[in-house]
Amino acid sequence: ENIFDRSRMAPKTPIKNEPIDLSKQKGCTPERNPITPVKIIDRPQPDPWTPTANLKILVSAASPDMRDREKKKELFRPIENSEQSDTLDSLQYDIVDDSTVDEFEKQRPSRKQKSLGLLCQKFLARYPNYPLSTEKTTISLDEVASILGVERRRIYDIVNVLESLHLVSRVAKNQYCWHGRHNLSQTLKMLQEAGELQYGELMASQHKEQDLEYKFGERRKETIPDSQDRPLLDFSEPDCSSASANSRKDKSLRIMSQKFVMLFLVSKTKIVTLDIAAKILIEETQDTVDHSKFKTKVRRLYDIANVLTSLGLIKKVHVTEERGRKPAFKWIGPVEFPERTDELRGHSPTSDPLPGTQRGACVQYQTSATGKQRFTRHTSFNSAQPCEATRRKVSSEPNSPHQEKQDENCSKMINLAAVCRQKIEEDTGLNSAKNSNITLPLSLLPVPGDSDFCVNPLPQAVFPVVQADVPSFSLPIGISSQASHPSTPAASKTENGKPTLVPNQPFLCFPSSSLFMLCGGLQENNSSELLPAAGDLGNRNAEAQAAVPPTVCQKRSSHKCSSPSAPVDDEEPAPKKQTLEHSFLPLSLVVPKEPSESSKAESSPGSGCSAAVHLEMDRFDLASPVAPEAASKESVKPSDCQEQEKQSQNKDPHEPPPGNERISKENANQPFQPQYLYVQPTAGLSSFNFLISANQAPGAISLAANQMPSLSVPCVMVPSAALASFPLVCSPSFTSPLSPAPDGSFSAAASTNFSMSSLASTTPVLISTTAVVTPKVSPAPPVDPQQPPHPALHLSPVLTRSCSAVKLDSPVCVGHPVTLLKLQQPSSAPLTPKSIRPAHHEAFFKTPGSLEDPVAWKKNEGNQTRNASSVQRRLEISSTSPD
DNA sequence: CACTCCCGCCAATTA
DNA sequence: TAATTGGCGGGAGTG
Repeated sequence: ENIFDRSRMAPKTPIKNEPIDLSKQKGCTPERNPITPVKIIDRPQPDPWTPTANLKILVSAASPDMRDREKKKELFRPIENSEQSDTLDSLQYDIVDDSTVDEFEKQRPSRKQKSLGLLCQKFLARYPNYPLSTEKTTISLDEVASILGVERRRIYDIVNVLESLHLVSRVAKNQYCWHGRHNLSQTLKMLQEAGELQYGELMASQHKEQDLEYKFGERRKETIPDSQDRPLLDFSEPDCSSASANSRKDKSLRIMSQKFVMLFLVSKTKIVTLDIAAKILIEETQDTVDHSKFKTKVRRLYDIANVLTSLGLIKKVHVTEERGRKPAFKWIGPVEFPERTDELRGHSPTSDPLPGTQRGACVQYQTSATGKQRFTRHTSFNSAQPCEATRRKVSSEPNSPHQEKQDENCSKMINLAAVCRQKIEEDTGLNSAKNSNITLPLSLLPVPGDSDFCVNPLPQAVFPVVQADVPSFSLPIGISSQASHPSTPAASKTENGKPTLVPNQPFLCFPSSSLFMLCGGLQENNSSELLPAAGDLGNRNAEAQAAVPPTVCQKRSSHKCSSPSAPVDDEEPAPKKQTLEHSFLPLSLVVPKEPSESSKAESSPGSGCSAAVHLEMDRFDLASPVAPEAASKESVKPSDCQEQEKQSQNKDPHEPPPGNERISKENANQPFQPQYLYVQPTAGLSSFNFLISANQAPGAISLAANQMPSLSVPCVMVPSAALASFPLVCSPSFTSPLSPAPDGSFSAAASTNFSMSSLASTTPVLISTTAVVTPKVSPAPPVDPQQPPHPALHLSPVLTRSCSAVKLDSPVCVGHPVTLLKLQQPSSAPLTPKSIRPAHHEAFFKTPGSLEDPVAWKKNEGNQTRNASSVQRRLEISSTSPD
């Protein structure tokens, strides 16, 4: 069609048509003869599908026009006719065409032919529904836009919706990665769970609601102001930082899309009318429900609906209510999500032996959580995808365990409405305004990203560490616990084994450099205590803050915590920078930004993964889960890792890993949890960064008791490059947080703790490089400016020194929910200097690339530092080379 | 006239 | 500063 237009247009009014692009030109030179093509095209466009070939041709043909078009636009327009010589040049062709075309011209494309739905079909036709995992398909926006003959803006509409379902993920600027529908059921499941939580509750409670519904409907607007909204989905984006996050409008289309899908999944009838959906989705605005707003929302819903229709997930129907017939859409996609889903939350089937704890915890969590909380999680959905790093994503929460059905039927919508209301009410309370961040998180989890990512599992792992039962992972646990809800389960599943696991994997590896992470862990058990708290965001914040001292909150908090209200702490500024970014993540890890280099290095070795990993991580933010999945998927390697993990996990595996994601979320939710510190490396210095979690300590405080598990380890590390010298630090548990304190002690303690106690208690550990440490220490605080450093952190200073002596093992990190890493200690002896061996372990952790050689790390080091920040969002793909 | 929703301006973000 | 993203709403096509 477009083509036609163009052709036609070109001559005459060039304008519209194509505007765009020119850019694409891919091949075309202006010169080429263009023209003719038109005809070819002419066919009616029957299917959208027709292959691109035609399109391309057209495009090419058009392209010249396009270019001209600008000129023409202006010029011609007036002239309109073309003939004029003026622009001959450009015209030439056109003219010619015109003649030819003229007739055609007439045909107009008809609005329908240009519909977003059709365009989306064309778009989808270009990619396989179930691409091989191995292949990654990257989508270039410019290219697609030109091929399809539309403006880029339209592509964004499509991609944003697809991204919300994880069919694609953003990899870098202008580049998206096609994942296909492999993860679709998982994503839907997540959305369903998230939807149930959010909406479900409400609904459940009120079932009835029809009444409400009606009311709702009637009033719709009025009532609702929704103040808030919870975010249904929200995604919090991670990155965004908390801070701004809200503001960013961005997400809206993505978020709205997720919410919209949630409504279908939650509703019994599977039919959602546009107006109800619009009302529900409006929330954001708090009140203000202007009519105009409503209108706008509806417009957007049509956009989304067109894409979903193209995906075959919904179809248009009309519901006639008393009042009349209203446009509505019916869900025709899958309703049940087998697989993994279940597990997610719940039980983990497989694996988790212990999970009980975790799980249990999780569950509880969930429960509680569900209720209200939403945490924001940052995870991203996207995360799932590996690729990206994008920011975007959100995650949702999952959870919901069962679903029951709620009721009835039809009314679901109604219910929804009711729910909404409730929520609103609630929200109001809850949220504060900002929340935005908060929102929910849906996380996605697992998505694996397919190939993109790579997680790395640790390969070798060693984790040895702890043997303790506590597994190192504990961390994750902690996390997990939090996470619990949804995530956990998921994790577990994954864990189970299989490869799947991978995805879940708890760990992440980072490449070197810069990363760090931390997690807070917390107890596994649910820490009920905590958790509860967590539940409320608000609480969280408060609590978190309180509990945690400053540290905690900081960055991470930002996301989460902050979201609620206080985000503040977070870093404000900092965040931006790299660290921040990471920070936000809740737990997970952070990735360095830049990995590029490092990553590369890493990647190579490791596998390509590393890079990917990073990315993933980023994206996920912590969501780790995702990453893991991704990894898994990808995975080949993963498997190994997985295994390893498993082993390691065994101990704790459960939770963490998979769950992690969720956990993370939870964490997020919960305020406490995560606290991390981040240490940045200085630039040059070190290579490491770390994060520490404050939480834990706090946790310890809080959690500690309960918690248990141990696992929790909070920390992670990463080495940066070089390994060599890294100091590490650990904090002992914190029971006394302080303890760590001083240097001297520090070391000792540290070491000791390290392994054990820390784990057990959850102490946070820190590791850093020396350099880092030192400096950082102080600095660290800076990171969070606001808060004072936490005790644990405090350590650092001390550590520093000591650290130096010591080396950590590897720097690995773990993420969040992740994973942890182990550190190893060389343990105990912290001090020992380098002698320790660092190497291997390190490698381990390292990540991919690193694995291989240390050297690389070193290299990276330098780089690493620098990179960091940027990363987040976009990654480039550099890394993974391997792939 | 109501329903759809294309189109593209332009602000927010990024690079 | 330039480019990329994406919110948003006017207003046109359809029935």
